[in-house]
Amino acid sequence: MFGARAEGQMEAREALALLRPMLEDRSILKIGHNVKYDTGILLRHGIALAPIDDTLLISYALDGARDNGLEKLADSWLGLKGVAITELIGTGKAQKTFAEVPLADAARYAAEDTDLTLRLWLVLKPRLSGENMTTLYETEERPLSPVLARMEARGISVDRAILARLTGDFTQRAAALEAEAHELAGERFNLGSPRQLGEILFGRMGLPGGTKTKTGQWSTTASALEDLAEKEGVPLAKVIVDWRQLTKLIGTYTGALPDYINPRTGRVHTSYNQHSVLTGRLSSNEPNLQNIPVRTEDGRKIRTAFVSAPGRVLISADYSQIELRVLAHIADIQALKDAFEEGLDIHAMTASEMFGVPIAGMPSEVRRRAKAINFGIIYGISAFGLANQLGIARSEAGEYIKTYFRRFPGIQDYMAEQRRLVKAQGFVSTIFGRKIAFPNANTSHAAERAFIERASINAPIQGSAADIIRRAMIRMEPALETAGVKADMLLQVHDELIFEVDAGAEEAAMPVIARTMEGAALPAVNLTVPLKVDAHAANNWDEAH
DNA sequence: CGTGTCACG
DNA sequence: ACGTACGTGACACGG
Repeated sequence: MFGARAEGQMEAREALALLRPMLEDRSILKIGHNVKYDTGILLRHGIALAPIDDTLLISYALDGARDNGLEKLADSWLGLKGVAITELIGTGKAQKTFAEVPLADAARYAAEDTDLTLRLWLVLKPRLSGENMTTLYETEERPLSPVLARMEARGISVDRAILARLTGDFTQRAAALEAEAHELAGERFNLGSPRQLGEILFGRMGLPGGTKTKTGQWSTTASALEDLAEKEGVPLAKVIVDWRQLTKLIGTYTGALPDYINPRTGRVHTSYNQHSVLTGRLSSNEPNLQNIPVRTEDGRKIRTAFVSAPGRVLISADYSQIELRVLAHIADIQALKDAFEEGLDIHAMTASEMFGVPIAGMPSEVRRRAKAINFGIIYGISAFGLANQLGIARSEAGEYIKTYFRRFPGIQDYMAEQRRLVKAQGFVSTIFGRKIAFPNANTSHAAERAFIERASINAPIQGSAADIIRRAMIRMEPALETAGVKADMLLQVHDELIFEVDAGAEEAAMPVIARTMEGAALPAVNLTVPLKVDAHAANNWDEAH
């Protein structure tokens, strides 16, 4: 609330000077709803707010990723139907600053926001201890919020000139592909319209093998188009795939990112959402910096535009195979744990165990299949999904799964246990006690139930890994400080942290970062498998990764 | 504003 | 007989 006022008021400086002693006095009880917002604004005015109770995060710890907005919670917990305080200031992109709304509206908003937050806190706070969620909230949610606020405030430097050059290159190539597509199709059409494309391929050209989406449209996904290109020798299909990739890169990245460069800081500042993912992961938006391309050569070029400030370098530190390690721990699979202990290539080891092929000289296709199976296990495997992924028959995929379960019976036990738990209690848990709710676990709708079963197999794995990196982030600043290393944490991408340090400090920083990440489960959980972090330094994200 | 598609872990 | 690989966010299309 103070933050919002400070942002909008002409006399913000004086107001903040008055408020500062109170804001910084730890003996005064302070609470808020979506505190990261206020923390961020106060940060811009040089006021560091200690971690304080946040009814948004309390609600997330208790009830997960539902609508945890103040108005919705006021309705659910205070019985205040139809409270609509945000209409006074707008929401999202239409949100106004306090300077733009009449004083009476601002005052009413401030009063209602404050009143509702306090009343909500009085209801929600006791539920934490009642439901054994105090530790999770106090060790993972509340302290992470100011860490994220600082990362958002720091932003990352993005090189406009590199993006402009890439936009030019991609645009030229896309234009050439578009002309080629019109030539091959024998007519001009909008390549960006899946409906028009499907009609041309499966309607007018009468190509076989088309499948329909749930709304009856022809499906034109990349995998469908690649099938057409390979099995039917349709050159148009490949052209479309390439055109789509280039226009995707332009539209979402090279063309769009410059608009996010803040004119005051010259950097790009994402926002992290701490309460929107049901497994406990973060999400990133405006812009999303958790889905910057990496898998293709052209895509990777975009990462070269994420650069260190002059005189500084970027460090990327990422957990190696964290989800498979977490699975090995939770399901207690000795063979997997041994493999990680010995530093083996885990996919090759899986292939070797399943197919009896020695790791030395293993054909890449054999390893590729084992890798797909390992991913499938994490996702709550189905023969259909695995068959789809590998382009093999469902029966063959089913055989692979049977073989895998025979070799690693503990995995099957783990899966059965999560299915049982979700039906018995309506939630499953991470190793740190985060609950992931599935209220419809006992639905009579078979497909939905199967979906929930797969999700509840995945959730403890994905969620425990998310908990681990959150714990690492919370400890990172004190750890660096203790070690006497100045390093700024900028980004989180699920299993990776990106830092900026003064050139020359990287060799000191990297071991501190890696050891902090590797030890992040302790002391709450003593993992029975080692965590491994790889760290690299360079002047841009592509080379650091 | 829902749908399809595709970028990431 | 179902109808699916887990979790997100952004963009273009087209009603």
